[in-house]
Amino acid sequence: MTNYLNVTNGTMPKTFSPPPGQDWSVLSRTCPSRTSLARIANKWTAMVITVLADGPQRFGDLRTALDGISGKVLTETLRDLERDGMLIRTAYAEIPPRVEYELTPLGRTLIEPLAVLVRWAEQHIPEVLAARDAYDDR
Amino acid sequence: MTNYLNVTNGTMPKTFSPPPGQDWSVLSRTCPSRTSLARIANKWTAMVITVLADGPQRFGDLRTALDGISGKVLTETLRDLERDGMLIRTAYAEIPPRVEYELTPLGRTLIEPLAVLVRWAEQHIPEVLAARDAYDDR
DNA sequence: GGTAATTGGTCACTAATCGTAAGTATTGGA
DNA sequence: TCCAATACTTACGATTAGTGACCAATTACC
Repeated sequence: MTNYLNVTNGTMPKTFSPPPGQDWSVLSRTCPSRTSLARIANKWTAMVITVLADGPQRFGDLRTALDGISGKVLTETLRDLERDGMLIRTAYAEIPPRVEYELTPLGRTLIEPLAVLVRWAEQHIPEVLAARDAYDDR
Repeated sequence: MTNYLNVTNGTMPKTFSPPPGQDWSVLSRTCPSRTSLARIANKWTAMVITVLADGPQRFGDLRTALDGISGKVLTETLRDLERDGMLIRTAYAEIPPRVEYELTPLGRTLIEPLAVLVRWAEQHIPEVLAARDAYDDR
């Protein structure tokens, strides 16, 4: 198996460039990729991006589609994704306000990887539930 | 684009079986798959599973490999993954104690999906950092 | 004219989760 | 005797998630 993670690399320079001959690794505490991993490996991120895969959506649409998310958390999630270049926020100067969110090309590269996780969660419910019951019974 | 998420499905019965003719959806607040998604779409889960992809590892090995994780958080992450059937914990009755963690077949099905996320984070550092700088500058 | 509805938020607050630093148990070895 | 080693616990503080109230500005309705 390919060693994507450079498991043997324990140190990291203070400046933000990879060590010579090595790539960044999320396993290094100070690597910027760890922040990115934390952002994309996140349930709300996965849900937002998968919903936005169908095209631009308004704030209220997202809030309805994501059944149970609070306005505050949705706002924060969207702002973080916008900041990291994964979506664009477009506010129209209308009353009542209208704001649309749309994936960028960078954001679209996450659709399929995150859809895989979503499908995994949906398809392995019986196995996970069974394992959980077995664990709790002992 | 395939509608993996049954976006139109807003309701969910109290009993835990899918509505007739429909599959579970992580978008439904009460769907068990949402709990699973929260577990697997998680930075520590992604890192633990990707490290365990190389074979069984001891607690201390994982802690070293995951540079920066605390013992408590590693313990909790491992216990949750064990409970959901993704890894097996084997404790040897020795002094000092030795405990090994190994992926189950179910856990191994997550290696590749999570490795994709890890690679995404590592490969898109420049784009993300640039987007972040641009956002913060306006 | 007065009042409610609409939309995309913000604010203050509480609850839950994450993370840190220290401690525990056991035994072999200096 | 005291320390090292290992895999946790526990107590605590910090960060994050979630809730409910409120807001601005216009249109629709009575």
